[in-house]
Amino acid sequence: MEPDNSAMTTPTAANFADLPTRYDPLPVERRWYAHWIERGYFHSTPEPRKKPYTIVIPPPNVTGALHMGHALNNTLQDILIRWRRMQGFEALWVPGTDHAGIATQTAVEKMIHKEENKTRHQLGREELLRRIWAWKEKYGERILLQLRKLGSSCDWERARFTMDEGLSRAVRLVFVKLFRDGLIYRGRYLVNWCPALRTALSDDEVEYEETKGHLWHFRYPVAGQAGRHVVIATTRPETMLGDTAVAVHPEDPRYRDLVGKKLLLPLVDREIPVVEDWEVDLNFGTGAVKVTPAHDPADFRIGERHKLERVNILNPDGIINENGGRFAGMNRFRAREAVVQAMADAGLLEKIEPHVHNVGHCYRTGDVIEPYLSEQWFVKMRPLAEKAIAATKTCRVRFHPERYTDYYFQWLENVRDWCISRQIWYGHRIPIWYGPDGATFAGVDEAEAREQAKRRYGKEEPLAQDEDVLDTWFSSALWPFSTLGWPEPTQDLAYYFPTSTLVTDRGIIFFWVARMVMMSEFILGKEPFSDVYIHGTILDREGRKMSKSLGNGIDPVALIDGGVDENTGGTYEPHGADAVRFSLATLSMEGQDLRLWPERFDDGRRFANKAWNAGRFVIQQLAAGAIDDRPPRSERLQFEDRWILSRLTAAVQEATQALEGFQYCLAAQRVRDFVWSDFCDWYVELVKFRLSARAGGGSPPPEEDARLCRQVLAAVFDATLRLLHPVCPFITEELWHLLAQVAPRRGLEGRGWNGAAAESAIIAPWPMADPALRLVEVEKTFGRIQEAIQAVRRIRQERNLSSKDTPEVLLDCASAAVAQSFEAQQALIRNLGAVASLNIGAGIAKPEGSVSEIFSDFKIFIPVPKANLEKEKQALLKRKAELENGVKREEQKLQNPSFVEKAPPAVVEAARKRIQELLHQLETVNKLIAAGEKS
RNA sequence: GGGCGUUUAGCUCAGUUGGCUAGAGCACCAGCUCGACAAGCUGGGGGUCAGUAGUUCAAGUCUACUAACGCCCA
Repeated sequence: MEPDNSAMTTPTAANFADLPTRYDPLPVERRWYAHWIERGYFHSTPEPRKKPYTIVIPPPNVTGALHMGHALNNTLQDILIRWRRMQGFEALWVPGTDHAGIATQTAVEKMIHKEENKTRHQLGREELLRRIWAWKEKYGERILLQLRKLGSSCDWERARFTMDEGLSRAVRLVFVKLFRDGLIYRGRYLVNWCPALRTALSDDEVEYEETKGHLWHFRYPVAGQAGRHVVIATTRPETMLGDTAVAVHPEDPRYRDLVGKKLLLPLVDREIPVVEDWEVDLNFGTGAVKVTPAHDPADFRIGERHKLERVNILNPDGIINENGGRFAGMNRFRAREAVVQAMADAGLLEKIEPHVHNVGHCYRTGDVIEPYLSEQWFVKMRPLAEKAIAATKTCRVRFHPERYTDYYFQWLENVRDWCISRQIWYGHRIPIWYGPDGATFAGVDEAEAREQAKRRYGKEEPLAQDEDVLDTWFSSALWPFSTLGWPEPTQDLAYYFPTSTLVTDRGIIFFWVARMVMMSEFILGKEPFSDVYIHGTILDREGRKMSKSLGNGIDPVALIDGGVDENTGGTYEPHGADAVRFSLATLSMEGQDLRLWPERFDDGRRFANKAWNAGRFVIQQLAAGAIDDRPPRSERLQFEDRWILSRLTAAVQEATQALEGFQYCLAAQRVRDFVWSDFCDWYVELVKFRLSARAGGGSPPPEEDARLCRQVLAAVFDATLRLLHPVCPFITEELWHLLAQVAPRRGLEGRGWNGAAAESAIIAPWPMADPALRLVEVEKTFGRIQEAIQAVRRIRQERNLSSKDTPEVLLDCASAAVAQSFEAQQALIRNLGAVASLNIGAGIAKPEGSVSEIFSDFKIFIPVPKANLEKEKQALLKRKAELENGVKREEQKLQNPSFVEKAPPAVVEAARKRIQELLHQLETVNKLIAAGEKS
C-alpha cells in the first residue's frame, strides 16, 4: 500500500470550515494505514513489563480472496487486538496464509490445463511445484493486501506461510516425534478416496449429502442347487464385481441352512461363501448382504473377521480395473448402469426400490467419495484427543459461546484415526525414507534418515523418500507455536505463547481448533490459546450460506471501495472499511448466524458520517475559541456537562464489560448509542446555545462558560474517539489528529490530566471509567427534562403548531424538590423545547384552553389558541383507561395473598408504590376531565 | 436416527439470575432545509413473544411435548 503523501497533511486551522459535510473514507483510510505501518504501531516485540495479548490469525488459503466471512472474522480480531493494545497490553496479531495443498494445486493444474492443455503428469513433479510457487509469488499475497484494506492491525513483519522453511521444519519435527512415540503408523486400509483428485482424504474432508438413490435387489444363485438363489439388496451395484462373500445374521432363520454354502457370484463367475456376522442388520433389505471388503467400511470389518479376500475393482481415477472383467475400463457411474443391465439380462434382477441414503462428496471437488483400499499414513488420535479433552475440562481452553464445548467434545470422543497422507505433490513431503528392503526411516531431513539407515545396514544404501505429502491441516495444527518460532526456543515463544484468543467459524472446530489443541498439548504440554470465540456464519437474505457457487457472496472489497461486485453483479457506493466493520460488528450477535445484503451496510456508512459531522462540530467550535491550558474545575461544570460525563462513564463501563465478555456486538451498539443519542442528539444540541449568541435572547454567552464548555466538548469527544477506535479505526484516527490541532491539551481534572493527548488514536489509552463521574441523580433529573422537552415537541406537532410558535409552558410538579430541579435547569427546556415562557411550580392549575400530558413527577400544560377541546378530552379519556388498567393489574397482584407472602418484599413494595402513583395520576386525570367539562 | 441452534413489530435482531406498560435499527406515516450532519432533525403508528400443557405469587424468560426452518454428526 503506497503512502499518499499529497493527502498526508491534515487540514490546518485556516480551513476547518472547509471540512466536507460528507465523510469521504477512501483517502482517509489509505493515508492512515500507511501512517500506522510507517510508525510501526502494529509491530510487537516482547516487553517484560507489559502483559502480552496474542492472536494468531486463522490463516486464509493463499489461493483465496477476501469474502464476507473473512471480513467478519478479521474485524472481530482487529477489534480485540486494538482494544487490548489501547489497554496497555503488548498486543500481537500474527498474520499469514495456509498453503491449502489440494486447493492450490488444483487451481494451478486447472490453469495449466486451460492454457497449455497439459496434465501434471506431463509436467512432472518438479515442474508443477515450480509453477505453483511462481503462481503463489504472483497472486498469493492478494488476500493479505485485502486484509490491510479492512484495517487489520497485524504485525506484518511476522507474516508466516505454512510452507515457510521454519514452519516446514516444525512439521517434519512433529511428524518424527509422533512417529517415534508410536502415534503415527502406516497401513493398508479403506480410506475416503476422491477419484477426481486421486488422493485420500480425512474423514472430515467428506461431506455427506442425502441423496435419492435406489435399492437394487439381485439374485445370487446357490452353487450346486439349481434354481435356488439368495436375494441381496445394494445401493452400489457396481461393487458386486468385488464381492467375496454374502453375510447373514447368525440368528436369521431364513438363511440358517445356507451358512457355509457357496454362492455363484454372477457376471464374475466367482464362488463366494455365505458367512454369518453379527454386524448384519436383519431388517435391512433382505437380511442378506453382499460383502465387498475392498469397497465398504462395514464389509471391510466383516472381511477381517472372516479372512475374506479383498478384491479391488477400481483404479485410482474411478475407472473399473481388470478385476471387473468385461466392465473394466468403464467409469464407476457407467459401470453401475451396465451391471444392472447385465443382471437384468441374466434374469437376476429381482426388483428396484427407491431409496434415500447419504452419499459422501469431496469437500473440494464435490466428486463422489469412494471407500478405497490403499496404503496410507495415519495419526493415532485417541491419546491426543484425551489431552485435548483434558485441556478443556480443566478450563484452560474455554469456548464462547459455551455450547461449542460439547460440540468439540463430541468430536474428540468419537474421533477416528486421521489419514494424513495425500497423493498430491504440493505440500510438506512426508519425512519418511525407505531402504532397499522396505525398512522405514523417519528423519527431520534426509541426512538424519541416512544416519539411521547406515546404522541398520552398516553402510550407505540408496534411500527413497515417500512420495506423498501431508494433509494441509497437519501444518495448520502447529500454527500457534510454529509461527512463534518453534522448535527454536525463541523469546517470542516464551513471551507470547500460549496465545490469548482464537477467533474463528464453527466450520473448522474439528479441522483446526481441536487439532491445534492436540498438537500444542502434545508438543509443548500447554494449550495453544485460552479462549476460542466462535462467530456466526454469514448468510444471504434468504438465509443461505454465502458461497462462490451460489454467486450470493457480497465482496467486502467492492463494498469498501465502491464499484461493481463481480460475485453478485451489484454496484455499490464506496462505504469505507469503518462502515463495513461497524456494520459487521453491530450485526453479529454472539455466535448467531447473520443475514446480510448490501443495504444492511448503510447503517455503518450513516454512522461514520454521523461521527464525522459530530467531529466537525466539535473541531469547528474548538477552532473558534481557545480553551484553558488547565483542566476545568469540576465544581464549575454545568448540569449538562455532568450529565454527559455520567453518560460517557456508563458507556465506557458497559462497552468495556461487553468486550471482556466477548460481546462485540453489544460493545459496538453501546458506543453507537452514546455517540448518536446522548452526545449528538442531546449534548451537542444543548451546547450550541452556550456557544453561540443566538441563544438566550441574543446576548453573547459568557466567555468563561464557553471556554469551559469547549473544554468538556474536547474531553468527551476525545474519550469517544478512543472508545470507537477499535471498531472504526480510520475515522477516529483522522478526527484524533484534527482534534489535536485545535485542542492539543484536553481532558478532565482527576482523570490523568497531563496535558498532551497521545500522538495517535491507535496507541491512545482505552478510556477508564471514573465512578465519581457517574451521577445517577443527575441522569434522573435530566431524564425528566428530556420527557418535558419531548412532550412540548409532541404537543406542538399534534396540535399543528408552526415551528415558529413558541408556546407558553406550565410545569406542575409533584413536589417542591422536583420543581426546584426543573427551575435550576429551565434554560435547557426553553432552548430545546423552543418555549416562550416557562412557569414552574408545585400546584399550578391547568389553564383554560390548554392541552396536557401527565408524567410520574409532573404534569405539563400548554395553552393552545384554538385548543380542540374534544380532542383533548379524548386524549384524557384514553389516558384514564390506561391508568385504570394499570391500577387493576396491580390491585390484582396485591389482592393475591400468596403474592404478598411469597414475592420478595422489594417487589411487593414496588407494586404498592406503583399503585399509589397510578392512583395519583388517575386523580389528576379525573380532575382535568372534570375541569374540561365545566369550561 | 442422535445432537445443537432459531422462531419476539413489515424486515433484521436485542431482551442477563423469572419481577413496572416487551426494546433497537431499517422500513412506514406526519412535520421540519433549525449555522455539525437530508447519509440529517423532530414526532408518531405498529407485537396473542411459533403452538400446547405444566412449574410458579409471577413466564418472552424455566420444564415437557408439538410444529417449522437451519447447522453438525452417524
